[in-house]
Amino acid sequence: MTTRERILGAALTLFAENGFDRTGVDQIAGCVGIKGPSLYKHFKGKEDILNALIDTAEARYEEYFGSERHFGKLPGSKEEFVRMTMGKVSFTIRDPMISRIRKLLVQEQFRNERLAEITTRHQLYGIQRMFTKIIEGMMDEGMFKKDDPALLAAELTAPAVLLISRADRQPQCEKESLESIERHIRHFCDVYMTE
Amino acid sequence: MTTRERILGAALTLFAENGFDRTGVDQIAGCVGIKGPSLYKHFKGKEDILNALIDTAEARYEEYFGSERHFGKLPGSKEEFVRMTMGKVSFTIRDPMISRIRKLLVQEQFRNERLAEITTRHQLYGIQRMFTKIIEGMMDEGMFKKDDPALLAAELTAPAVLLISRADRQPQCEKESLESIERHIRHFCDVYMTE
DNA sequence: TAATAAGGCTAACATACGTTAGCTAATCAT
DNA sequence: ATGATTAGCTAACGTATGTTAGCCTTATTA
Repeated sequence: MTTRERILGAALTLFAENGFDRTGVDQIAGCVGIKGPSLYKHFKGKEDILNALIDTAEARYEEYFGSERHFGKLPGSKEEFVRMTMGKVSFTIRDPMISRIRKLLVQEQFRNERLAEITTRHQLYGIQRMFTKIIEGMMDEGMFKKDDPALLAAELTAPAVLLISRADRQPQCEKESLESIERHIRHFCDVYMTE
Repeated sequence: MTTRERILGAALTLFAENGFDRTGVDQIAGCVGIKGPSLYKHFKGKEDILNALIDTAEARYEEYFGSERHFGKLPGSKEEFVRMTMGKVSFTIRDPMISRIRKLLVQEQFRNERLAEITTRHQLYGIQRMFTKIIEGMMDEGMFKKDDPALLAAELTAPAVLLISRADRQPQCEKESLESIERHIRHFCDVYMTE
């Protein structure tokens, strides 16, 4: 791993945990095993590190939600749908990089327009668009009652997003949050799926 | 209005807009028409101002969600339910104090345990508990199909909360967000209300 | 082999910012 | 009236922090 990448990794971790403003340049450098001023061989400044992080977050986002091949094949039953959805949720909560990006964005969303926009895309449209496709597909196969797939996706994902945020800030409630999410998903299936 | 209160008002506005760390003590004082060091006649330090703000936020919360008299009388029809709900949403978005507290919390939620907990209470349980009561009441009167009122409340409020957050960080999208919320609420009614 | 570039270091700077000390004017209770 | 408290001010301090300058070593390349 190049030094630049290790800097980005350390910065992401620290920014997510303590916020951009309360993370010192020396602190980031320390995690990488170099001194503060050496960072400036790799970045123009602290803000530049943040921007680079956001760039990679954008790339991550595109890679994950841009193509459809990551959706896997459509679930064939109610139980399978629950399992798949919970799988995505657990992954999203636990993947270190994704969870750090989430924490970073939520704290810095008011810093500038770009961050605001990206936060919206991640928090609101990312998962939702993904599930719109999935539900649409399952609707075509008659597994969901006819309805607006985008609306259903929103109703499926919104409570999950809130509970994931909650787990981010109160990790001791992760289990409880996951249970709430599963309860919600099952209820969602009972209401909107056929048979 | 006492100076202390004016300080709190200015601090809330600035913290909400720029975050705690990027708000200077002199800046707060300037808004009140005094000099930075004079703040220390009223508060022990900058952090103390934040804590006092959180205290009043807590009081606000209790006052608003603690008693049930603020719910008003139960809506008598689908249309009335939509109107009431949208009314509460618009109020929540536009009331300056509430919207500032929301922005403050969302930015500082990782600062300490107390802020994390309060953020959860505001973002997750506040409105939800309120609507649990309302839906429960309407269920008793046969206006909602029999179901778990808390789950329904979560499904009603979660998308709204996300869209309100979105309007907070992208005020230029307020109208669009409100429309999405109304669409969601109407869909919710179609699914869960009787007739 | 010589020259150059990369990437690390130390020293130092600039400055912004939270906070304290100490003075003064005004208000208020005795 | 007078002593005390309140609440403002200026000056100054201390420190943390982002950044720059300049040096040195190592690796690459002509």
